[in-house]
Amino acid sequence: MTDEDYPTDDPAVVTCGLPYPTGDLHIGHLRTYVSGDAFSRALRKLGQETVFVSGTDMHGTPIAVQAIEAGVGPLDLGLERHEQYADTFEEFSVAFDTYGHTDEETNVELTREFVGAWEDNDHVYETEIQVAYDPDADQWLPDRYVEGTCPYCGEHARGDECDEGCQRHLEPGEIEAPVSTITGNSAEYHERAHKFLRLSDFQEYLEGFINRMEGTNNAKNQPREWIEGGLEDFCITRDLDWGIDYPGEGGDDLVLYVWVDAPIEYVAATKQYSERVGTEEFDWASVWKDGDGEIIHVIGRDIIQHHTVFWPSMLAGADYAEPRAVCATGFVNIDGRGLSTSKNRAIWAAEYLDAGFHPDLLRYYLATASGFERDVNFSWAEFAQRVNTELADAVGNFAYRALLFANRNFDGTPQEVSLTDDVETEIAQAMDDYEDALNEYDLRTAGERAVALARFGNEYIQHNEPWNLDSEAAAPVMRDCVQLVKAVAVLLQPFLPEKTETLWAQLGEDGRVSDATIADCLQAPPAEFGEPAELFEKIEDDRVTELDEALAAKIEAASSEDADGEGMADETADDGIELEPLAEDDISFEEFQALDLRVGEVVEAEGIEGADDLARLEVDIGHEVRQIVAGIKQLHDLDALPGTRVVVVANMEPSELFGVESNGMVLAAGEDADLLTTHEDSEPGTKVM
RNA sequence: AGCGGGAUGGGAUAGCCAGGAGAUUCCGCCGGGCUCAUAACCCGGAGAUCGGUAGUUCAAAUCUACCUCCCGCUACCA
Repeated sequence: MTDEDYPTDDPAVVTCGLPYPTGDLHIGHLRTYVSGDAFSRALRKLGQETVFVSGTDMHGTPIAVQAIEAGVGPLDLGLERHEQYADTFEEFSVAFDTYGHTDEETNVELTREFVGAWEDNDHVYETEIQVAYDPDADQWLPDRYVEGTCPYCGEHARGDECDEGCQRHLEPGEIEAPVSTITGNSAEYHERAHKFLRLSDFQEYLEGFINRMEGTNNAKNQPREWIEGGLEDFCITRDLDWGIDYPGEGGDDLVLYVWVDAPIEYVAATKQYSERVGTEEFDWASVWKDGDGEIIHVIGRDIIQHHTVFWPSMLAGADYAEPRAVCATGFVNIDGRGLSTSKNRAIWAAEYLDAGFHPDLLRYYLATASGFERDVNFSWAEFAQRVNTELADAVGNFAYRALLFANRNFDGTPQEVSLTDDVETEIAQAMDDYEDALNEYDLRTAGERAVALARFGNEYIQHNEPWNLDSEAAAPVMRDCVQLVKAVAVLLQPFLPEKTETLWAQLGEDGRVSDATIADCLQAPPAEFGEPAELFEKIEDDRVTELDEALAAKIEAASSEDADGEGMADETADDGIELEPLAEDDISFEEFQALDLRVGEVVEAEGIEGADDLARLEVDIGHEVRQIVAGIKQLHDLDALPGTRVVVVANMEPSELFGVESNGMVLAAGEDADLLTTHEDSEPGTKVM
């Protein structure tokens, strides 16, 4: 690795985070893959030798669980999606040099080598932990094989995360009341030996690494809290059939955690590329082992820690080279709200293509809508506007009018005139800016600069009015214009690989614009070319309305299918607060009576130190004064509370919050915790019916 | 609450890290021009005291402190 500007003398390896094959790809995924693809193509434009790789992440419990549900083997399920992803990438011109998967032999071998190296370097230890076990199925229950209650929030939780409640990551053994997802029976916790990678060995290394790593700000800053706060060791094994066996003794029923073999696929895919083209042509080991290369990871911002903490440690522990940059793309929102696959608030890759739009249009939108790491909003209206004004009006129209005029009047590029100094300077400036932007990992600016050159072209042709000049006077103007078109084609190629290939052909160029480098921007265009065709079609307003309606309809359809009221925090601008849906299940009077509701009077209220929301209340409920913790610290003036009548659930089971015991629950409405009270003079302790 | 990331004309963005003429670009809007071109393109104009407050400085969008509001991650609203 170097810290020199791109292009460097060593090859670059650009990777994209591995897609996990649990569902279809949507525009959120595409943003990352398109960005990685455009960036790697752009590096090549600068003359940097670049290899672009990724693969499907085949292992792990979610796939194993899904496979059981679907009644197929995990490998078959994974492979089916793997093919599907490969096809989708091809459709969107996301052109990996190798797109492999983690169950291939190359990855399996390399993964074992990594683990072996960690053991040789004494970074691995074994310890006993509590693991869920299904006695009926006679099977261990890692991650998603077990469901139960989250020990932190009490919500239903699946395996390694509390996905319905507090979203917290759960370590093995933490989940309460564990139930096997295989048999539905209660699970037991048994002691079990597992392997850990000692991350604390890499503490100092990571502190240095995070300061020299390049890429987006979110990737450079987010891991600091973890690294500087001290690292917990990383459990690298699971009790599972589906995965890569832990090498060595006793490895028959322990497999490696999916996050071990997944990033190693970056190396494996590079190695496969090397084997395909020959190590003379490209040597994977010199990049990954000797460090003679620039490793650049393009990922979604949800897996920053994995790439800036776990992965560099894994590499360092096996004496591999470290990444030069981690670029984490932001998320894609739809119409200003978060994308949600469960609510079908998403644009699926297939859906976009079915709508009949060229893949390049979406590529351009996603790669240049905003800075790399910033979240991007997608709406059909915005999409149409950018396609119309930037691609059709600026780029397409300039290319078309310039080439058409040149073709009609000169049969191509006017000869025996040379490029004007001003235009040459303008193009050279664009090339410089483009290169600078890429060195900042700034695709947006690079793309914008190319479009700006097309705008310059429009101004230039307009000012010079070649249509009002005789042939001799028009020749230099058109010579300049054709050159500008060529430069635009070259610079935009990473974003619009197919459209610019078409334009390249219109220019009469023999080869492919994908093989052109930035220097070709100033090389003379062919003397002859035919009549051009329009590159981009505009998207009409009616079409946008239609697409918006279709999108709204499918979101509506999905929400009426499962009205579980999730995500009620969304705000609506027009009619105030969104109400939670009414409960569907009736309860009996007896069930209601199980609640012992009482009138209480607050006698004392104080904030709990260190907690923002929690307050400790002393509430008189007739028989006694109870200590109750309530999350109202910021929502009420605590000093004014004493004397206030409230309604209390008196038979709530005791709980400890922030070290303070709570013996009941104070009823309050909504997010503002509007306290329930009485309107007459009911004495404390009066039963509420 | 802690840690990150934001808050710049109607919308979207740049500049701020290396403080200096009331601020970039795109879209939208108003007026004009032109016709080679996809009713495109070109020119001109209106419009922001750069989230708030207080500082540092001859000078702050740009530095410092505090605060408010959004978005992530982490975390205690029983």
